[in-house]
Amino acid sequence: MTTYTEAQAEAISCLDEPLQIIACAGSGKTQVISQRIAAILGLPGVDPRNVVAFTFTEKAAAELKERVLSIVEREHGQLNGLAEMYIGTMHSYALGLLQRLVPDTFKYSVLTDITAQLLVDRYSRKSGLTSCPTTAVQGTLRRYRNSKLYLQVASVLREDQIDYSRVPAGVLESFEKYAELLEQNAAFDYTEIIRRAVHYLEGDPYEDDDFGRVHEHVAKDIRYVVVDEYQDVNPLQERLVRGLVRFGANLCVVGDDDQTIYQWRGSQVSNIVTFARRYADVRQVRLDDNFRSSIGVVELGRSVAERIPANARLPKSMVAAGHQKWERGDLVALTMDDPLAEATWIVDRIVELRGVAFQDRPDSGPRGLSWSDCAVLFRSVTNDSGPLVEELRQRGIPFIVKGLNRLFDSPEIQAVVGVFRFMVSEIDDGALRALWDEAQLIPATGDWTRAIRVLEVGRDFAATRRHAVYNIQRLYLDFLEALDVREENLPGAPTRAELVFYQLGKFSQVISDYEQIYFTTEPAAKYEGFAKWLQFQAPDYYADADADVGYATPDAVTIATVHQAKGLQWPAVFLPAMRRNRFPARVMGGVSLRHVIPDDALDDPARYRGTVEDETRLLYVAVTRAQKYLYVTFAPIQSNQQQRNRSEFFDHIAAQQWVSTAASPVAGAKLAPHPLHETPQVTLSFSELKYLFECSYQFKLRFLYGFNAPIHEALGYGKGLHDALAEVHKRALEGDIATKDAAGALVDRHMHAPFAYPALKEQLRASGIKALERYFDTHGKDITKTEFSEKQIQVHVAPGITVDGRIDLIRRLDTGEVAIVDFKSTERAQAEDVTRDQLHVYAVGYQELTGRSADVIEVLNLDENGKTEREPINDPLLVAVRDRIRDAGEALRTNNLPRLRVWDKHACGSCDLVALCRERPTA
DNA sequence: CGCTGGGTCCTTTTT
DNA sequence: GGACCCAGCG
Repeated sequence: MTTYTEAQAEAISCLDEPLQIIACAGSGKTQVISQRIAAILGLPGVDPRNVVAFTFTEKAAAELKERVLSIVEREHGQLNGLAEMYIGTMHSYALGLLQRLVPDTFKYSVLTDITAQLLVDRYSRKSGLTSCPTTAVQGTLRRYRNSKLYLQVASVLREDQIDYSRVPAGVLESFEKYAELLEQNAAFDYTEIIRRAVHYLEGDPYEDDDFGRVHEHVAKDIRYVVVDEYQDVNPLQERLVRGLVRFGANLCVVGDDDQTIYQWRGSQVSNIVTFARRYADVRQVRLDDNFRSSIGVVELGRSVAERIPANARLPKSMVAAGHQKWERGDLVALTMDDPLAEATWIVDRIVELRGVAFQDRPDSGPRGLSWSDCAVLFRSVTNDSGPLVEELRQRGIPFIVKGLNRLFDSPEIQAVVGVFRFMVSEIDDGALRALWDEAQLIPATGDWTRAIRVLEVGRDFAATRRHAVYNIQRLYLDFLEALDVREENLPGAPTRAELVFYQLGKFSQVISDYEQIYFTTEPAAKYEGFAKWLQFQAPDYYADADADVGYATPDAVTIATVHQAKGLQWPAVFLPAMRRNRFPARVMGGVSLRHVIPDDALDDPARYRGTVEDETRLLYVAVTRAQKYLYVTFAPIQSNQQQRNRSEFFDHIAAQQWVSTAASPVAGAKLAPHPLHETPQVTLSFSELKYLFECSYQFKLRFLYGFNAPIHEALGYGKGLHDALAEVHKRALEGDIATKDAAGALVDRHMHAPFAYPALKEQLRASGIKALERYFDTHGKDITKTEFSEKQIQVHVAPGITVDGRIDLIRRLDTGEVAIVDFKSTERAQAEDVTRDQLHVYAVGYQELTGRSADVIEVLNLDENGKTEREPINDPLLVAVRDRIRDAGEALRTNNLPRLRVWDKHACGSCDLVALCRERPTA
């Protein structure tokens, strides 16, 4: 049982006033939030669905959720309905809200940075890109060159507080076009997800049904809102929060203004600083106690934070409250001759630290430090980590670099890119072969001639083959198959094969991204464009392709940027490359936001450019990552005129009394190195679980390596039907019973098949209507018996293992029994027991949700000749399914994901990726 | 010591 | 495209 400080306890128990928790680094913030949420759940009359908690990343969400669940299990035992508590990002919350309550947006898909940029470039005129004026000499923005900037403009215009009268009319006209293009494609970019949700939250409930439905939900269901990392909220997100609490829900925001490090992405420090002035009767609780670090680190951190002007900060004073002892020599600031010497010194020190006794918690015994207890934090990993990486590699010390390896720099990906340069006759057979030899990708059994044949047939664009059938992804997989490229066939050690497959899988994602936008382009032009894009655009987008395969965390030195280190901690932290113009970083030149949106249209334009204050906050984050040892080093780069001098930050640190300016050997006893073993969180979505049950290797190919199936032209059909039925049942719950004649309108609203050619579109529409009419004919009378539609479920199987899913429909039968219904729109051959297991997971989820058990499971086939299968829920099977999920989660954690032992008619026969796995049986 | 002009160099990343 | 560095000038 955790004991809390007075301040922590105050924060936990303050449940009925607006609360601002100001949490210094290392103050046990997550634990406090978890405990507070658990306390809310324990209040009489509070349902889990009354709680909404926002985090900034999915990872942080998984962690918070896990902590809340384990506290709840410990303190309240079984609690029903936990699946309906929301803990996650604002984006997924907003999307969920729209897709639950606003039927018109059910069909919308989400564009990533990359696909949004592809869209803007493909429709460079229609998107407004090339007509967008800029004060830079070029006059307007340009295709490819400025599309990223254009997307930033489009985001800022929606996310920030804008004085529109000061934005040039041409810019606004361009933006209108962009918004229209998104609309036409039934797509949201990340900003639009939030903006649209805000639109409904702020709307007048009497204006239309959708506003009314959102209004009612918020007023009735939402009673507690928690916002973590509040310092990183941008003005639009702040409106989302406002919208959620406008009917009196309790708001609690948690954050540390000193750790605002994403200003250039729109977060606004003033938001957290003025919170208490903007909301009435705010209680502020300061968590000043730092339990993480020694007094030396804490005091150093404090001195850094105090460099930030007081009017831009919330008053606070971090104090050391933990058990870590400070000893002279723990904190060191050193100057080296050059980056090479710096790297050598760091690696020497890492080696020296290995085995040094360290105590993680006041009540735990000492252990010997290991590689993974050391982190080297750079302002710019890409530019500065080279010498260190080289040194570590030479000395055989394991390390993980985040963000250094650019996917397209690897010889493997260059070989794959070569395939597409060959497709457009940029290189010949011999040159391609050389690339593949160079990358060592050709298996001993590989038949090069056969593989080339596949490409030659594929690039005969004049052949009257419908290009949609023979698409890029298909070609890629066919080529790999023809060449016999499989994990066990690749030259080299199995670990190398795993890494290569990870890269090949990433490339599959690259294809998917491109084809999602260019699917319907004529083949010749499509391949031409793809080859160009691969060479000129894509390399900049797909930066990170490092060895992050799977969930297992290796014992390795972490090399990361300060940004990536936020929220993490290590016993020993190195802060090298403390050079002027690097850290604090120099402001960048080039055509940027201010050439499109004038400064006076923005509240705080400087934040997009970067200020010394922002960099100081970054330094604060960096320093406070260390628990005990902190080594800050400077080494000039003689060859670079701008990077020869010490950073003012270095001088600040070196001048502090806790910091030594000469290194002494690490004191203390040596033990055997013993890395901290972290249990990785595993959250499986329902569809992931389905694949995991069916074949764990298929799961690995899809979700760990990233291989995607070729896009099917009819994609969207099943989802459209599904969404149409969801609307029918949701309306039924409101007492509005739809009938057969609504089928056409329903299909028109929900069916979005962006990859279908016109005739197929028509055909899909027609068969969609038929399917709905059939549904009304056979099940129309049951529509009134709807209990729930699209019910969120969650199964917490074991610590760290959770399954999330959604049940299509729950209804009462004539017999009074409760049926869980799953709609199927295609008769995808599926092994019988997988379906049954899958449905039993729903049954388990239903049980956790309601505390009751359902009676039967129904699979309702929407296709022609489709029949309903019904089976009673089998209690022993429920137990068995839980065990299976737990085993599956364990298998994931240990990366034990083998293929099926023998060819399975159903699983392998229907697997899109079987070519990467095994030989097809000869008929 | 202050100014000028030519040469040099160019970050961070979640949803 | 523009901030910074530095040599050279008055």
